[in-house]
Amino acid sequence: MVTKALEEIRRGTAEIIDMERIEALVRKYYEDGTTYTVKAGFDPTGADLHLGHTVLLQKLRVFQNHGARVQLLIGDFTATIGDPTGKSETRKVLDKETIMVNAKTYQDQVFNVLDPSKTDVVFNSEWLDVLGAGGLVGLATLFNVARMLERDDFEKRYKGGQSISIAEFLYPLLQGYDSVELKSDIEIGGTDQKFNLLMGRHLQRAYHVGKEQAVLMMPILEGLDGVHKMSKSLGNYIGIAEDPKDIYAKTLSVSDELMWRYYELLSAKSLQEIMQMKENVEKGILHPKAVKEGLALELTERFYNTDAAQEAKEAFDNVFKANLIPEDIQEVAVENNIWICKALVDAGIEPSTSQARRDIKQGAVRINQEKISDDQLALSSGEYVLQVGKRKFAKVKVD
RNA sequence: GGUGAGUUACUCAAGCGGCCAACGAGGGCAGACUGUAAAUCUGCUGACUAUGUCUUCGAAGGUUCGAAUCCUUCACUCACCA
Repeated sequence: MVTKALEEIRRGTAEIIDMERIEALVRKYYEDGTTYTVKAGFDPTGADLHLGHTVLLQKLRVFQNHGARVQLLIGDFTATIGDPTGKSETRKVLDKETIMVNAKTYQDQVFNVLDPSKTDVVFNSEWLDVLGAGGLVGLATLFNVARMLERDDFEKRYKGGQSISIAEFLYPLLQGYDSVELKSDIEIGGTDQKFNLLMGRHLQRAYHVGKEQAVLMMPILEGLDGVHKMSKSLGNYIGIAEDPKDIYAKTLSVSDELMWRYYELLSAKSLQEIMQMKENVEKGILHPKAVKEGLALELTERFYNTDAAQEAKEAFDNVFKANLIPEDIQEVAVENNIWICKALVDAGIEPSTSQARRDIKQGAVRINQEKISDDQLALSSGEYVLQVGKRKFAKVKVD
């Protein structure tokens, strides 16, 4: 049992520091039921969770299945600073109100994956608000600038002559201090968080907490573009609260290469199964498209249910395989004799009449499936289905 | 505090008095090819019923027939010195 648990814990991880400790904690749980704590911090900067977050959440869930209480830390205080990780420039500071709203939506979504009965939601403003200047200075004495500058992103910015605010220096310290307050046994995060995670260990030692947290890092999930990390600000994400159809369609649009990565980090399928599929695809027995459909179905199903996933698949196939028009497109009423470009803008599928003209010229616009080339066209009364490119549709009703 | 360099579209980055709605690259959108994949090729990429007009090159003023380009002030960024 313990061996199996550890195997599950190890799956897909990028790096584990102090695996012995994790092993001991799990073993103890299976011996006498003693639980332990796993901390994971979330910065409530963007309101919606996406698949990138679920990589961590799923790992937390695995821990919960093996005796862990999860300390879900909402970094409401630290969000006012902004995590400098991976940023090449000073981050914008959020106001408290937005942060609280975001934090609330986070919690609503998190329990799609986590077991609420084994989760403690904590806010770090609870102790950081009262830390005070004295406490902060005390904390700051425990680390020095040279080591802080060792951090990759700081170093780059420093050498590249870009600004680093003092507040950003404080960020890792404060995140580490959270681990002191929470007395976490284990903390998990993305590989980009390594520095911050290790800070937790460092500070737990400095404050004599009596233990040093083990650290487990998950790889960063690439976004839809396959290059940058999945993030809301880059717009290359699949949100878990998105419409089933969107989850399905977006998953299907990732490249074949990236698909394997998603399988490894997101699928519940065993690694052996995945390897088998990969082999079959290479041999030409299995079509990559079919494999990708499987992934899209699995993901859609996870956040909704089997029926919704099937429905999403059917809707997708109708539109793109059979070239049918989607059923649930929005309908807009417009005045008679409307200029086609204006109609496209009103229907919300073109941003401007200028853009509409260009697209018409390029043959990207269709009315009732028919390609048009006249950008001076006026619509007389009736109902039309307008289409721009492959995926933007609107129905307009002309009086 | 002093000295110097800089701030151009989504990002990077040219332009240094008219030929500038602004080179180039990336990104994005669209077309061809496909599996709405990737790769590749091509076109487009400020707005406006448009061979024209309007608004854009950190902000505000000024010089000029004419300014992204010159001058003044302000804001911000960076470097070196203190």
